[in-house]
Amino acid sequence: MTKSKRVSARTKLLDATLAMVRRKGFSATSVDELCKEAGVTKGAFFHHFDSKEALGVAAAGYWSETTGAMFAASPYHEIDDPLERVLGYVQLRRDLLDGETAEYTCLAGTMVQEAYASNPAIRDACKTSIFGHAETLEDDIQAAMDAHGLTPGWTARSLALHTQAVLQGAFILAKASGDRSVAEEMVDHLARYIRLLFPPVPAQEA
Amino acid sequence: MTKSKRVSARTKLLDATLAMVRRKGFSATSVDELCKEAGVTKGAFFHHFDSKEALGVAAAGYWSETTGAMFAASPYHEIDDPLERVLGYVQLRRDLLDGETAEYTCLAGTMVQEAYASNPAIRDACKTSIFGHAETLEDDIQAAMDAHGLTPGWTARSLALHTQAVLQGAFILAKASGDRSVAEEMVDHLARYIRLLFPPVPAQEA
DNA sequence: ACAAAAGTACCGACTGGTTGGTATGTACTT
DNA sequence: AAGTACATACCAACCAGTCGGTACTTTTGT
Repeated sequence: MTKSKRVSARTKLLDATLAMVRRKGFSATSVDELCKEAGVTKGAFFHHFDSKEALGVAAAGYWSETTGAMFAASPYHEIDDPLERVLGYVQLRRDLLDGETAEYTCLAGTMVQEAYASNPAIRDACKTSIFGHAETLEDDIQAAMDAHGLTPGWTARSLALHTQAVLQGAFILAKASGDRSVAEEMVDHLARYIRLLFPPVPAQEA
Repeated sequence: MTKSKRVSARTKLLDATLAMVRRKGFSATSVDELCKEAGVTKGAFFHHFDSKEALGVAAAGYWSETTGAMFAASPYHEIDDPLERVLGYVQLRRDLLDGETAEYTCLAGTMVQEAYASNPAIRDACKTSIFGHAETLEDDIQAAMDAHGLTPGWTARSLALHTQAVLQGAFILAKASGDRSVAEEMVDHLARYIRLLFPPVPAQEA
Protein backbone atom coordinates (compact mmCIF):
# COMPACT_ATOMS: atom_id res chain seq x y z
CA MET A 1 0.00 0.00 0.00
CA THR A 2 1.22 3.51 -0.80
CA LYS A 3 0.30 4.97 2.60
CA SER A 4 2.11 3.56 5.63
CA LYS A 5 0.85 0.66 7.73
CA ARG A 6 -2.84 0.85 8.60
CA VAL A 7 -3.45 4.46 9.58
CA SER A 8 -0.71 7.05 9.43
CA ALA A 9 0.50 9.14 12.37
CA ARG A 10 -0.81 12.17 10.51
CA THR A 11 -4.39 10.88 10.52
CA LYS A 12 -4.13 9.74 14.12
CA LEU A 13 -2.97 13.23 15.10
CA LEU A 14 -5.75 14.89 13.14
CA ASP A 15 -8.38 12.67 14.78
CA ALA A 16 -6.93 13.38 18.22
CA THR A 17 -6.98 17.12 17.45
CA LEU A 18 -10.66 17.02 16.48
CA ALA A 19 -11.51 15.38 19.79
CA MET A 20 -9.28 17.38 22.12
CA VAL A 21 -9.74 20.85 20.64
CA ARG A 22 -13.51 20.47 20.75
CA ARG A 23 -13.25 19.43 24.40
CA LYS A 24 -10.69 21.94 25.71
CA GLY A 25 -10.00 24.49 23.00
CA PHE A 26 -6.90 24.97 20.86
CA SER A 27 -4.59 26.85 23.23
CA ALA A 28 -5.26 24.54 26.16
CA THR A 29 -4.39 21.49 24.06
CA SER A 30 -0.64 20.87 24.14
CA VAL A 31 1.39 19.10 21.50
CA ASP A 32 2.58 16.54 24.07
CA GLU A 33 -0.96 15.67 25.13
CA LEU A 34 -2.00 15.39 21.49
CA CYS A 35 0.84 12.98 20.76
CA LYS A 36 0.00 10.89 23.81
CA GLU A 37 -3.70 10.72 22.84
CA ALA A 38 -2.83 9.84 19.26
CA GLY A 39 -0.23 7.28 20.39
CA VAL A 40 2.60 8.83 18.36
CA THR A 41 5.84 10.57 19.25
CA LYS A 42 6.72 14.23 19.06
CA GLY A 43 9.08 13.45 16.21
CA ALA A 44 6.13 12.17 14.18
CA PHE A 45 4.19 15.33 15.00
CA PHE A 46 6.84 17.75 13.73
CA HIS A 47 7.55 15.53 10.75
CA HIS A 48 3.98 15.98 9.53
CA PHE A 49 3.29 19.52 10.78
CA ASP A 50 5.70 22.44 10.79
CA SER A 51 4.11 23.91 13.91
CA LYS A 52 1.09 23.68 16.18
CA GLU A 53 -0.44 26.45 14.08
CA ALA A 54 -0.02 24.34 10.93
CA LEU A 55 -1.82 21.50 12.71
CA GLY A 56 -4.71 23.89 13.45
CA VAL A 57 -5.00 24.81 9.79
CA ALA A 58 -4.78 21.17 8.71
CA ALA A 59 -7.36 20.15 11.33
CA ALA A 60 -9.86 22.68 10.00
CA GLY A 61 -9.36 21.29 6.51
CA TYR A 62 -9.67 17.71 7.77
CA TRP A 63 -12.84 18.71 9.62
CA SER A 64 -14.34 20.12 6.40
CA GLU A 65 -13.45 16.97 4.49
CA THR A 66 -14.82 14.44 6.95
CA THR A 67 -18.01 16.30 7.90
CA GLY A 68 -18.52 17.36 4.28
CA ALA A 69 -18.44 13.74 3.15
CA MET A 70 -20.87 12.80 5.92
CA PHE A 71 -23.40 15.47 4.93
CA ALA A 72 -22.98 14.81 1.22
CA ALA A 73 -23.82 11.13 1.77
CA SER A 74 -26.88 11.94 3.90
CA PRO A 75 -30.30 10.88 2.56
CA TYR A 76 -31.97 14.29 2.96
CA HIS A 77 -30.62 15.20 -0.49
CA GLU A 78 -33.07 12.72 -2.04
CA ILE A 79 -36.17 14.61 -0.87
CA ASP A 80 -38.00 16.03 -3.90
CA ASP A 81 -39.36 19.30 -2.54
CA PRO A 82 -36.54 21.83 -2.07
CA LEU A 83 -38.06 23.37 1.08
CA GLU A 84 -38.43 19.93 2.66
CA ARG A 85 -34.82 19.25 1.66
CA VAL A 86 -33.70 22.30 3.62
CA LEU A 87 -35.83 21.22 6.57
CA GLY A 88 -34.42 17.71 6.18
CA TYR A 89 -30.97 19.19 6.74
CA VAL A 90 -32.17 21.03 9.85
CA GLN A 91 -33.78 17.83 11.16
CA LEU A 92 -30.51 15.97 10.55
CA ARG A 93 -28.62 18.56 12.58
CA ARG A 94 -31.18 18.09 15.36
CA ASP A 95 -30.78 14.31 15.22
CA LEU A 96 -27.02 14.71 15.50
CA LEU A 97 -27.41 16.38 18.90
CA ASP A 98 -26.87 13.24 20.92
CA GLY A 99 -23.97 11.79 22.85
CA GLU A 100 -21.40 13.96 24.58
CA THR A 101 -21.22 17.69 23.96
CA ALA A 102 -17.75 17.53 22.41
CA GLU A 103 -19.02 15.00 19.88
CA TYR A 104 -21.65 17.16 18.21
CA THR A 105 -20.03 20.60 18.38
CA CYS A 106 -18.13 22.31 15.58
CA LEU A 107 -14.33 22.33 15.50
CA ALA A 108 -14.20 25.44 13.34
CA GLY A 109 -16.61 27.39 15.54
CA THR A 110 -14.59 26.52 18.62
CA MET A 111 -11.18 27.29 17.13
CA VAL A 112 -12.06 30.55 15.43
CA GLN A 113 -12.95 32.18 18.74
CA GLU A 114 -9.37 31.73 19.90
CA ALA A 115 -7.70 32.37 16.57
CA TYR A 116 -9.57 35.18 14.82
CA ALA A 117 -7.48 38.05 16.17
CA SER A 118 -4.12 36.37 16.64
CA ASN A 119 -3.85 33.69 13.98
CA PRO A 120 -5.03 34.63 10.48
CA ALA A 121 -4.16 31.26 8.92
CA ILE A 122 -6.36 29.33 11.35
CA ARG A 123 -9.09 31.95 11.12
CA ASP A 124 -9.19 31.66 7.32
CA ALA A 125 -9.30 27.86 7.51
CA CYS A 126 -12.25 28.06 9.94
CA LYS A 127 -13.98 30.61 7.73
CA THR A 128 -13.62 28.31 4.73
CA SER A 129 -15.03 25.41 6.74
CA ILE A 130 -18.09 27.24 8.09
CA PHE A 131 -18.92 29.34 5.05
CA GLY A 132 -18.17 26.45 2.68
CA HIS A 133 -20.58 24.23 4.56
CA ALA A 134 -23.26 26.94 4.46
CA GLU A 135 -22.85 27.10 0.67
CA THR A 136 -24.02 23.49 0.37
CA LEU A 137 -27.46 24.76 1.48
CA GLU A 138 -27.71 27.74 -0.83
CA ASP A 139 -28.99 25.98 -3.95
CA ASP A 140 -31.76 24.20 -2.06
CA ILE A 141 -32.83 27.46 -0.38
CA GLN A 142 -32.79 29.31 -3.69
CA ALA A 143 -34.85 26.52 -5.32
CA ALA A 144 -37.36 26.76 -2.48
CA MET A 145 -37.54 30.54 -2.92
CA ASP A 146 -38.20 30.09 -6.65
CA ALA A 147 -40.80 27.37 -6.06
CA HIS A 148 -42.66 29.62 -3.62
CA GLY A 149 -42.29 32.68 -5.83
CA LEU A 150 -40.46 34.59 -3.11
CA THR A 151 -38.40 37.70 -3.78
CA PRO A 152 -37.75 38.69 -0.18
CA GLY A 153 -35.46 41.22 1.49
CA TRP A 154 -33.02 38.44 2.36
CA THR A 155 -30.84 36.15 0.26
CA ALA A 156 -30.39 32.38 0.07
CA ARG A 157 -26.83 32.95 1.26
CA SER A 158 -27.86 34.89 4.36
CA LEU A 159 -30.45 32.27 5.36
CA ALA A 160 -27.89 29.52 4.84
CA LEU A 161 -25.48 31.42 7.11
CA HIS A 162 -28.29 31.96 9.61
CA THR A 163 -28.72 28.20 9.99
CA GLN A 164 -25.03 27.98 10.89
CA ALA A 165 -25.28 30.91 13.31
CA VAL A 166 -28.20 29.27 15.14
CA LEU A 167 -26.31 25.97 15.34
CA GLN A 168 -23.11 27.63 16.62
CA GLY A 169 -25.12 29.57 19.18
CA ALA A 170 -27.00 26.43 20.20
CA PHE A 171 -23.66 24.70 20.83
CA ILE A 172 -22.57 27.53 23.12
CA LEU A 173 -25.80 27.39 25.14
CA ALA A 174 -25.50 23.59 25.39
CA LYS A 175 -21.90 23.91 26.58
CA ALA A 176 -22.85 26.56 29.15
CA SER A 177 -25.82 24.66 30.54
CA GLY A 178 -24.57 21.12 30.10
CA ASP A 179 -27.97 20.38 28.60
CA ARG A 180 -28.34 19.47 24.95
CA SER A 181 -32.12 19.86 25.08
CA VAL A 182 -31.54 23.63 25.00
CA ALA A 183 -29.79 23.15 21.67
CA GLU A 184 -32.73 21.11 20.41
CA GLU A 185 -35.11 23.96 21.25
CA MET A 186 -32.92 26.41 19.32
CA VAL A 187 -32.96 24.13 16.27
CA ASP A 188 -36.74 23.86 16.61
CA HIS A 189 -36.96 27.66 16.47
CA LEU A 190 -34.82 27.59 13.34
CA ALA A 191 -37.10 25.06 11.65
CA ARG A 192 -40.15 27.12 12.68
CA TYR A 193 -38.59 30.26 11.20
CA ILE A 194 -37.87 28.55 7.90
CA ARG A 195 -41.45 27.25 7.66
CA LEU A 196 -42.78 30.74 8.40
CA LEU A 197 -40.58 32.23 5.66
CA PHE A 198 -42.10 29.85 3.10
CA PRO A 199 -45.88 30.00 3.46
CA PRO A 200 -47.68 27.11 1.70
CA VAL A 201 -48.26 27.96 -1.96
CA PRO A 202 -51.92 27.47 -3.10
CA ALA A 203 -52.40 24.41 -5.33
CA GLN A 204 -51.90 25.42 -8.97
CA GLU A 205 -50.43 24.02 -12.16
CA ALA A 206 -46.62 23.86 -12.23
CA MET B 1 -12.10 57.40 50.27
CA THR B 2 -12.77 53.85 51.42
CA LYS B 3 -11.51 52.24 48.21
CA SER B 4 -7.89 52.82 47.29
CA LYS B 5 -6.69 55.64 45.08
CA ARG B 6 -8.79 56.17 41.97
CA VAL B 7 -9.39 52.70 40.52
CA SER B 8 -8.16 49.57 42.28
CA ALA B 9 -5.81 46.99 40.80
CA ARG B 10 -8.69 44.53 40.99
CA THR B 11 -10.87 46.58 38.66
CA LYS B 12 -7.97 47.28 36.31
CA LEU B 13 -7.30 43.53 36.09
CA LEU B 14 -10.96 42.74 35.46
CA ASP B 15 -11.15 45.35 32.67
CA ALA B 16 -7.96 43.99 31.10
CA THR B 17 -9.38 40.46 31.30
CA LEU B 18 -12.56 41.48 29.49
CA ALA B 19 -10.52 42.96 26.66
CA MET B 20 -7.83 40.30 26.32
CA VAL B 21 -9.97 37.18 26.77
CA ARG B 22 -12.40 38.41 24.13
CA ARG B 23 -9.49 39.00 21.77
CA LYS B 24 -7.42 35.85 22.34
CA GLY B 25 -9.38 33.47 24.55
CA PHE B 26 -8.81 32.50 28.17
CA SER B 27 -6.03 29.92 27.88
CA ALA B 28 -3.96 32.02 25.50
CA THR B 29 -4.06 34.97 27.90
CA SER B 30 -1.25 34.71 30.46
CA VAL B 31 -1.27 36.23 33.91
CA ASP B 32 1.89 38.20 33.10
CA GLU B 33 0.35 39.72 29.98
CA LEU B 34 -2.77 40.59 31.92
CA CYS B 35 -0.75 42.36 34.61
CA LYS B 36 1.23 44.28 31.99
CA GLU B 37 -1.95 45.37 30.19
CA ALA B 38 -3.60 46.38 33.46
CA GLY B 39 -0.44 48.16 34.66
CA VAL B 40 -0.23 46.21 37.91
CA THR B 41 2.22 43.67 39.30
CA LYS B 42 1.89 39.96 39.76
CA GLY B 43 1.76 40.47 43.51
CA ALA B 44 -1.37 42.55 43.06
CA PHE B 45 -2.89 39.86 40.87
CA PHE B 46 -2.49 37.06 43.38
CA HIS B 47 -3.50 39.33 46.21
CA HIS B 48 -6.93 39.83 44.62
CA PHE B 49 -7.37 36.44 42.93
CA ASP B 50 -6.38 33.04 44.30
CA SER B 51 -5.70 31.68 40.84
CA LYS B 52 -6.18 32.37 37.16
CA GLU B 53 -9.33 30.25 37.37
CA ALA B 54 -10.70 32.50 40.13
CA LEU B 55 -10.07 35.47 37.85
CA GLY B 56 -12.12 33.77 35.13
CA VAL B 57 -15.03 33.29 37.50
CA ALA B 58 -14.78 36.88 38.76
CA ALA B 59 -14.53 38.20 35.19
CA ALA B 60 -17.77 36.45 34.21
CA GLY B 61 -19.48 38.04 37.22
CA TYR B 62 -18.00 41.45 36.41
CA TRP B 63 -19.18 41.04 32.81
CA SER B 64 -22.73 40.32 33.98
CA GLU B 65 -22.70 43.35 36.27
CA THR B 66 -21.38 45.87 33.78
CA THR B 67 -23.37 44.72 30.75
CA GLY B 68 -26.45 44.15 32.92
CA ALA B 69 -26.32 47.75 34.13
CA MET B 70 -25.91 48.96 30.54
CA PHE B 71 -28.95 47.06 29.27
CA ALA B 72 -31.04 47.95 32.32
CA ALA B 73 -30.40 51.65 31.66
CA SER B 74 -31.25 51.36 27.97
CA PRO B 75 -34.29 53.32 26.70
CA TYR B 76 -35.95 50.35 24.94
CA HIS B 77 -37.62 49.49 28.28
CA GLU B 78 -39.78 52.60 27.94
CA ILE B 79 -41.56 51.38 24.81
CA ASP B 80 -45.23 50.70 25.63
CA ASP B 81 -46.00 47.73 23.40
CA PRO B 82 -44.30 44.57 24.76
CA LEU B 83 -43.55 43.13 21.30
CA GLU B 84 -41.94 46.40 20.21
CA ARG B 85 -39.96 46.33 23.47
CA VAL B 86 -38.55 42.92 22.55
CA LEU B 87 -37.77 44.19 19.05
CA GLY B 88 -36.24 47.29 20.64
CA TYR B 89 -33.82 45.01 22.46
CA VAL B 90 -32.94 43.22 19.21
CA GLN B 91 -32.41 46.55 17.46
CA LEU B 92 -30.15 47.67 20.31
CA ARG B 93 -28.05 44.53 19.90
CA ARG B 94 -27.81 45.30 16.18
CA ASP B 95 -26.75 48.89 16.91
CA LEU B 96 -24.05 47.63 19.25
CA LEU B 97 -22.37 45.76 16.36
CA ASP B 98 -19.90 48.49 15.55
CA GLY B 99 -16.23 49.04 16.30
CA GLU B 100 -13.76 46.19 16.59
CA THR B 101 -14.94 42.58 16.82
CA ALA B 102 -13.55 42.09 20.33
CA GLU B 103 -15.58 45.07 21.53
CA TYR B 104 -19.04 43.75 20.73
CA THR B 105 -18.61 40.02 21.37
CA CYS B 106 -19.60 38.20 24.55
CA LEU B 107 -17.03 37.31 27.21
CA ALA B 108 -19.13 34.47 28.58
CA GLY B 109 -19.76 32.94 25.16
CA THR B 110 -16.04 33.02 24.39
CA MET B 111 -14.88 31.63 27.73
CA VAL B 112 -17.41 28.83 28.05
CA GLN B 113 -16.15 27.15 24.90
CA GLU B 114 -12.76 26.64 26.54
CA ALA B 115 -14.03 25.93 30.05
CA TYR B 116 -17.17 23.81 29.76
CA ALA B 117 -15.47 20.43 29.94
CA SER B 118 -12.44 21.23 32.08
CA ASN B 119 -13.44 24.03 34.43
CA PRO B 120 -16.88 23.72 36.07
CA ALA B 121 -16.55 26.94 38.10
CA ILE B 122 -15.98 29.08 35.02
CA ARG B 123 -18.63 27.20 33.07
CA ASP B 124 -21.21 27.86 35.78
CA ALA B 125 -20.30 31.54 35.92
CA CYS B 126 -20.73 31.81 32.14
CA LYS B 127 -24.02 29.94 32.31
CA THR B 128 -25.30 32.36 34.94
CA SER B 129 -24.23 35.31 32.80
CA ILE B 130 -25.83 34.11 29.55
CA PHE B 131 -28.99 32.56 30.99
CA GLY B 132 -29.41 35.42 33.48
CA HIS B 133 -29.29 37.95 30.68
CA ALA B 134 -31.83 35.95 28.67
CA GLU B 135 -34.17 36.06 31.67
CA THR B 136 -34.37 39.85 31.42
CA LEU B 137 -36.27 39.31 28.14
CA GLU B 138 -38.72 36.69 29.36
CA ASP B 139 -41.33 38.98 30.91
CA ASP B 140 -41.54 41.17 27.81
CA ILE B 141 -41.87 38.11 25.57
CA GLN B 142 -44.57 36.61 27.80
CA ALA B 143 -46.44 39.94 27.83
CA ALA B 144 -46.29 40.02 24.02
CA MET B 145 -47.59 36.44 23.87
CA ASP B 146 -50.48 37.37 26.15
CA ALA B 147 -51.25 40.55 24.20
CA HIS B 148 -51.41 38.57 20.96
CA GLY B 149 -53.36 35.72 22.52
CA LEU B 150 -50.67 33.19 21.64
CA THR B 151 -50.43 29.75 23.25
CA PRO B 152 -47.74 28.33 21.00
CA GLY B 153 -45.59 25.20 21.12
CA TRP B 154 -42.67 27.25 22.41
CA THR B 155 -42.08 29.16 25.65
CA ALA B 156 -41.01 32.71 26.45
CA ARG B 157 -37.87 31.25 27.97
CA SER B 158 -36.92 29.31 24.84
CA LEU B 159 -37.42 32.35 22.60
CA ALA B 160 -35.36 34.48 24.98
CA LEU B 161 -32.59 31.86 24.81
CA HIS B 162 -32.94 31.75 21.03
CA THR B 163 -32.10 35.47 20.81
CA GLN B 164 -28.89 34.74 22.70
CA ALA B 165 -28.08 31.74 20.50
CA VAL B 166 -28.47 33.83 17.35
CA LEU B 167 -26.25 36.56 18.80
CA GLN B 168 -23.57 34.10 19.91
CA GLY B 169 -23.65 32.45 16.49
CA ALA B 170 -23.52 35.83 14.77
CA PHE B 171 -20.37 36.66 16.76
CA ILE B 172 -18.71 33.46 15.59
CA LEU B 173 -19.52 34.16 11.94
CA ALA B 174 -18.27 37.74 12.32
CA LYS B 175 -15.03 36.48 13.88
CA ALA B 176 -14.55 33.90 11.13
CA SER B 177 -15.23 36.30 8.27
CA GLY B 178 -13.84 39.48 9.77
CA ASP B 179 -17.05 41.12 8.59
CA ARG B 180 -19.58 42.44 11.07
CA SER B 181 -22.21 42.92 8.35
CA VAL B 182 -22.74 39.15 8.45
CA ALA B 183 -23.69 39.51 12.12
CA GLU B 184 -26.12 42.29 11.19
CA GLU B 185 -27.84 40.00 8.69
CA MET B 186 -28.20 37.29 11.37
CA VAL B 187 -29.82 39.80 13.75
CA ASP B 188 -32.12 40.90 10.93
CA HIS B 189 -33.25 37.29 10.51
CA LEU B 190 -33.89 37.14 14.25
CA ALA B 191 -36.05 40.29 14.15
CA ARG B 192 -37.91 38.89 11.13
CA TYR B 193 -38.58 35.61 12.97
CA ILE B 194 -39.95 37.42 16.02
CA ARG B 195 -42.30 39.53 13.86
CA LEU B 196 -43.51 36.37 12.08
CA LEU B 197 -44.21 34.69 15.42
CA PHE B 198 -46.45 37.59 16.47
CA PRO B 199 -48.86 38.27 13.61
CA PRO B 200 -50.62 41.64 13.89
CA VAL B 201 -53.73 41.28 16.05
CA PRO B 202 -56.90 42.64 14.36
CA ALA B 203 -58.10 45.93 15.88
CA GLN B 204 -60.50 45.18 18.72
CA GLU B 205 -61.38 46.45 22.19
CA ALA B 206 -58.71 45.84 24.80
C1' DA C 1 -6.31 61.22 72.35
C1' DC C 2 -2.91 58.32 70.51
C1' DA C 3 0.31 54.73 69.85
C1' DA C 4 0.68 49.81 69.19
C1' DA C 5 -1.16 46.11 66.65
C1' DA C 6 -3.52 44.12 62.97
C1' DG C 7 -5.17 44.10 58.47
C1' DT C 8 -5.20 45.54 53.48
C1' DA C 9 -3.04 46.56 49.18
C1' DC C 10 0.56 46.07 46.66
C1' DC C 11 5.56 45.01 45.00
C1' DG C 12 8.99 42.13 42.37
C1' DA C 13 12.39 38.49 42.50
C1' DC C 14 12.17 33.68 42.27
C1' DT C 15 10.75 28.60 41.22
C1' DG C 16 9.59 24.20 39.30
C1' DG C 17 7.03 22.31 35.88
C1' DT C 18 5.35 22.74 31.05
C1' DT C 19 5.50 24.59 26.47
C1' DG C 20 6.42 24.56 21.39
C1' DG C 21 10.12 23.45 18.86
C1' DT C 22 14.95 21.23 17.46
C1' DA C 23 18.81 18.07 16.51
C1' DT C 24 20.34 13.71 15.56
C1' DG C 25 19.64 9.11 14.46
C1' DT C 26 17.40 4.96 12.30
C1' DA C 27 14.43 1.77 9.70
C1' DC C 28 12.00 1.25 5.56
C1' DT C 29 10.65 2.35 0.77
C1' DT C 30 11.56 3.93 -3.87
C1' DA D 1 21.50 6.68 -2.80
C1' DA D 2 17.88 9.49 -1.83
C1' DG D 3 13.64 10.42 0.27
C1' DT D 4 9.94 9.31 3.74
C1' DA D 5 8.37 8.18 8.25
C1' DC D 6 9.12 7.97 12.26
C1' DA D 7 11.87 7.86 17.39
C1' DT D 8 14.36 10.03 21.41
C1' DA D 9 16.85 13.29 23.91
C1' DC D 10 17.21 17.82 24.60
C1' DC D 11 16.42 23.11 25.15
C1' DA D 12 15.24 27.96 25.96
C1' DA D 13 11.18 30.53 26.85
C1' DC D 14 7.24 30.81 29.30
C1' DC D 15 3.79 29.48 32.58
C1' DA D 16 0.96 29.84 36.99
C1' DG D 17 1.88 30.40 41.43
C1' DT D 18 5.01 31.63 45.91
C1' DC D 19 7.32 34.32 49.21
C1' DG D 20 9.28 37.85 51.96
C1' DG D 21 8.90 42.48 52.12
C1' DT D 22 6.92 47.61 52.25
C1' DA D 23 3.54 51.37 52.62
C1' DC D 24 -0.74 52.74 54.14
C1' DT D 25 -5.18 52.36 56.78
C1' DT D 26 -8.18 50.82 60.33
C1' DT D 27 -9.03 48.92 64.80
C1' DT D 28 -8.10 48.53 69.55
C1' DG D 29 -6.17 48.96 74.35
C1' DT D 30 -5.30 52.35 77.74
